[in-house]
Amino acid sequence: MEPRSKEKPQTDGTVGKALSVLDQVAAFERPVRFRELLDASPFPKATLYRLLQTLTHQGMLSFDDDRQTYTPGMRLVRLAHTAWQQSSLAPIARPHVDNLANQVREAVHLAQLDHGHVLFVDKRKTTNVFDTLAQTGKIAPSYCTGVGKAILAFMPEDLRGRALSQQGFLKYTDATHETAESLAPELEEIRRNGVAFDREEHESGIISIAAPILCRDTNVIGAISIATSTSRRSLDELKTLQPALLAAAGHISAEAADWQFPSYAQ
Amino acid sequence: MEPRSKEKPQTDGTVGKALSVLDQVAAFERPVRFRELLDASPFPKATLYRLLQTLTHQGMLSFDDDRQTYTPGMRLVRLAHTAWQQSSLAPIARPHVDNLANQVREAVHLAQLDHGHVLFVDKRKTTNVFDTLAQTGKIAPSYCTGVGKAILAFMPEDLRGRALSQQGFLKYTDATHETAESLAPELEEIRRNGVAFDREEHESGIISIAAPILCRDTNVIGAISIATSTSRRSLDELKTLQPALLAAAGHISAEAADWQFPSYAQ
DNA sequence: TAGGATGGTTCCATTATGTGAAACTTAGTT
DNA sequence: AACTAAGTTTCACATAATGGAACCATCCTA
Repeated sequence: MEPRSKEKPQTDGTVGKALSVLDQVAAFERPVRFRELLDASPFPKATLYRLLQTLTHQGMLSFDDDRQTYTPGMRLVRLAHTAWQQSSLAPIARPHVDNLANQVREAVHLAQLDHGHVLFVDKRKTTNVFDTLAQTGKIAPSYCTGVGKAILAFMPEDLRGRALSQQGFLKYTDATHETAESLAPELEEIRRNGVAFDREEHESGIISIAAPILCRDTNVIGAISIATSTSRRSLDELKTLQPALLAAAGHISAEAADWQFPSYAQ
Repeated sequence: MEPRSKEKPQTDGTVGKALSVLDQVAAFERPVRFRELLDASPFPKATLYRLLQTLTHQGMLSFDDDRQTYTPGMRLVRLAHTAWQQSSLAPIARPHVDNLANQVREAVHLAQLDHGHVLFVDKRKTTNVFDTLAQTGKIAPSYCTGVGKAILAFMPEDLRGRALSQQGFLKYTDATHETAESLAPELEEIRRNGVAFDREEHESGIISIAAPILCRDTNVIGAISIATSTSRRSLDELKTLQPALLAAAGHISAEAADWQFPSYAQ
């Protein structure tokens, strides 16, 4: 589904391999058999087998003896809370996200950047009539999402260049940007306006308005967006929510002032 | 120590070491410097350094250049979330936990077993006047907690034996069981009654009533408890909440019917 | 500003660890 | 029984991890 399949050049060391296997298992989002993993794995049978053994032994994976399937293990679950609590904006932003969601009665997304992709770290769904692809813990491309563009626009030049070079520029919909060049003027505009719009660029029928979350007015550390479906609201209507969005972003920024400078992970 | 008849050599591979470093960083629950880690690490300087480099490079840790500190990385946040979503009872149980908490107006804990210990995977705090040690993502001994005993009681014989052998039987309070033998009759009683009580065995002043969450009436996959302080409620009062507790446990069980059989991780 | 801590980074010879083709062992079909 | 595919183990080999020591860069303090 996602263009995550590009490549895995990151083969540094055994640890790297093991982690890529971990990712692979997690990506299935369901119990997975050895063979399924093997078929999609760059590693030879024996190697994959040993890596799985190690990870299972370490509690990062758990193996179901009866069904012979692997799933993420309890040790990861244990790490989950600390990681979340410590390294995401979510705990800080939570009340403001809640607040905004109640105020505007639309879906609210909170995201951060991870290896050039957008990582949704929190989400509020206020209605059940539609749902977006954005799910907490999921990643999405940054060049065609509101939050992604908001972050890109406010990143320092050099990092933005690197992030852009990591984009796949797949054409999800008619509105999707296909090159970094076509995106550039829009990023410029976003910088001027302080907000980014997703005009059905990732999912047709889904639009959003997004604002960057800045740390001490200089570094983007994430973005927050209000997303809705075209059947509920128009882009112009979304624009009217801009003040509320910016207020929320501002509050989060203020509280995140002593947030550690983000490394934008690679 | 334990009678290590045919036990694993704690040090399995580079991956194991890397993961232990990951745990160590996470355990700090705050940005941590190299030196702090080194001081508490079994690894020599150069080795620890390299492991940290690898993990950082892999996105499992993130390094703050300015402050020279390590924190859990975005990749871990991402993985952790899928693990949580997929391998914990939390997402299934959430509405029922909410419900129970609102109903009884006391703290509600949801836990699973991990290497003989209790792992709290969710929690509701309804009051601020007291707080328990139980925190989401944290582990606690199983021999002296309500949820722990509820799980132990309903585990198959052999697994229970193994789990019990992993208990430290530290005497946290006057009421704490000190041996597997003194615990046995109580487990028997728990099996008869369907609920377990924590009579200030882990923390003095904290009591709880816990029920196992069974998968298709046979396998325990976790436990749910109502915890309170002795200053708020008596054990007898807690008993009156038993129906509500069992109802919640029942609902969760029903929804988890197709939950994969847990391996109780070792 | 020289002297000396201390935290952090790199080198590199040594060897432990991981590697993967192939052989082997189930478990499932026809 | 004969066949097939999944899963597991073996083992000679090569790579990748190891860690002591040297090195670098700050920040003190005299």
